[in-house]
Parts: sequence; structure tokens; C-alpha cells
Amino acid sequence: MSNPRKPAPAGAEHAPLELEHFLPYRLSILSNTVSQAIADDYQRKYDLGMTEWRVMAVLARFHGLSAREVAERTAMDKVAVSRALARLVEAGRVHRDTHDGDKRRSVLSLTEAGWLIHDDVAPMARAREREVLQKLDPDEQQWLTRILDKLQPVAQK
Amino acid sequence: MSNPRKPAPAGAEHAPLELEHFLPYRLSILSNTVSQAIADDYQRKYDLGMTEWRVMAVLARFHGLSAREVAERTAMDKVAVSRALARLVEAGRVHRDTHDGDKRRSVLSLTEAGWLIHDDVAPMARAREREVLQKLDPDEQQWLTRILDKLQPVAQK
DNA sequence: ACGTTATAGTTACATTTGAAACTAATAGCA
DNA sequence: TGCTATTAGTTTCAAATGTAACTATAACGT
Repeated sequence: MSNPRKPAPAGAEHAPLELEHFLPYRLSILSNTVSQAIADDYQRKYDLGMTEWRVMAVLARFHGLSAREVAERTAMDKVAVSRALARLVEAGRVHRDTHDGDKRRSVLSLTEAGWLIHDDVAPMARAREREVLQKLDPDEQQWLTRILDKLQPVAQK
Repeated sequence: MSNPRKPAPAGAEHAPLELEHFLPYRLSILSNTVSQAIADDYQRKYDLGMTEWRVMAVLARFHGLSAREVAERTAMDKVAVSRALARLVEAGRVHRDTHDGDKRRSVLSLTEAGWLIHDDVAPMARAREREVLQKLDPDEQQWLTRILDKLQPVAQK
């Protein structure tokens, strides 16, 4: 497999973008690869989408959230959350009650079945994360955390 | 707006995932935000999708690529490339020839109109990237590059 | 209490995306 | 040469996603 090099443009006053050094491009590939690797673990096994898994993850931490609160915690929009919840409730993985003083709000929690799935998937997800992080030296890991912390506010519009 | 804290689960032997510290989750939000910020610049102005822009970017650097080679260089799959090219050719932004010795292959290049768009969008994209990077100190920028270099192989399956 | 405005959540529609099947052309090999 | 396997690229169908409109309930101001 010889590398099929192609010549750069003739005139070359065009300053084309070098995709492979372009931050947004690199981030997007890395992000997709990492997320996909994890999703592969549970997608087939439980017929569970990434959005559904994220909803389950926050419901595992916070009891009795409303759909809107789930949306905040997952950085998903309310339509995506609504759809994920519809599937999760249908599948008997999430229980949906109505708030006492406000009939608009739902009160959400994992069911027994939901917990079983969570307790299987969460360790797998953590293990995958570890696999990725172990490609980095400890100091690189720390810098990465620090960098993500700094860029986080950019992401939270 | 008081922070609506909710109690952690009672039993607490479930070890739920803390999404906001979970690498894949953070990467995905950051990646989406950054890419979207850039895409907003050209999406409306030129009715140009991110996939189409990426195709244009590699065609600006490498002349006469085939669709498959574009797919390799953009890390997109061939179906996505095929669709992006269909739109670009239709819009008169990319010229599609057939390879001399192999009638299956296309030989692609930007048209005059394509170059005009490229020369407008590329600097905008670079400027946005700079905006993001300037949130980081110089040493953090260097670490980020180094970290991405190290994780790159993970992403290139 | 009443009309207006805002909020929680769902539904509907249009667009995007992905996987698999398909077509056309080339390559490999007997 | 002729048969089979590959490769380039497109089409098709289903699932995922985004936007806007909609329903129901609650909050607010008078």
C-alpha cells in the first residue's frame, strides 16, 4: 500500500486548511471514536441508544428528576429527552410519576430492571474510559482534565 | 436561580457515573460546540453542510482525488462523501471528471466558484479555531496538541 | 377571579445519517 | 479468454435528530 500522494495546488495562494491539524476536526473524530467504542458495549446487548444511556446515568445519580432537569444534566434538548424517556418507560427501565403539586412535571426514577442494566453498563463505560486514558502518561491526563475544564465554559452556552 | 440539588440515591452501592467528569461525554459536548460554532459561519451564508465543507477543504489541498480518496482524507464514509459530492457538483462548486484508465473512478476538483467559497470560509474557520485555542495558555495549547497526537491512533481504526 | 404569559412535555414534519443492497467497471487467475 | 472476486460509487430504506407547532398546566398581574 504505497501512500498515494497528490500534488498541492499549483498557484498555492489559496492557503487550504490542513484538516488533520485542525482542532475541531480532530476533536470530532476523537469524540466519535471514543463514544462509539463505549456505545458498542451496550447498544446491541440492551438495545439502548446513547441518549437513553445518558438519561439512565443521571437518573442513577439523582432521584425524582423531571424531564427538564434531565435535559439540563445531560445537555440534551427536551425533545431528545422526551423520546429517550418514552422508550425507557416503554421498556420498563424507567418509572414515570406525576409531580404532586404540578401536574405538568414528571417524577422519574430507574426501575429494578433499569438498575440492573445500569449496574452492568456503568463499569463497562468506566473501563473504556480508562482504556483511552491509559494511552496517556499521568501528567498528560492531568493536563487534559485541566484543558477540558478550561474549555468547558465555551461549550455550556 | 438556586441550584436545584437532588439527593444522591439512598443505598448508594450503585456507583453511578458522573457524567460531567466522564471523558467521552465531555469530549462530545466540546466537539459539538466547537464544530457548530464554525459551521454557523458558512452554513447559512452558503447553504453548505459540514460534510460538504470538509470535502471542499481536502479538494483544495489535493487535486484530482477520487471519491474514495476524499473519504480517506476526511474520515467520512463513502456514502456521506457521495452525497456531499452530489450536492457540490449540483451547485457547481466541484467539477467531476472520469479517470482516464479507470471509468469507475471520478477525478475531482474545485471549480472557480468552489475556490471563491473556500477562500472565504477557510480563514473564518481558522479564526474560530484560534478563538477556542486562545482560551488556553501557550503551554496548555502545546499539551493539547501532544495529547491529541497520542490519542489520534485510537481514532484511526 | 380573569386574561395573559410562561413552562413541561409531546407530536408532527422535514432533514440527516447509517447500513445494506445494488450497478458498473476493473483485477486476478485458471 | 472467461469466470470470479474486488473496488468505486450510488441508491434505497430505516433509524436518529432538529425545528416548530401544539396541549396541558401553572404563574403572574391586575
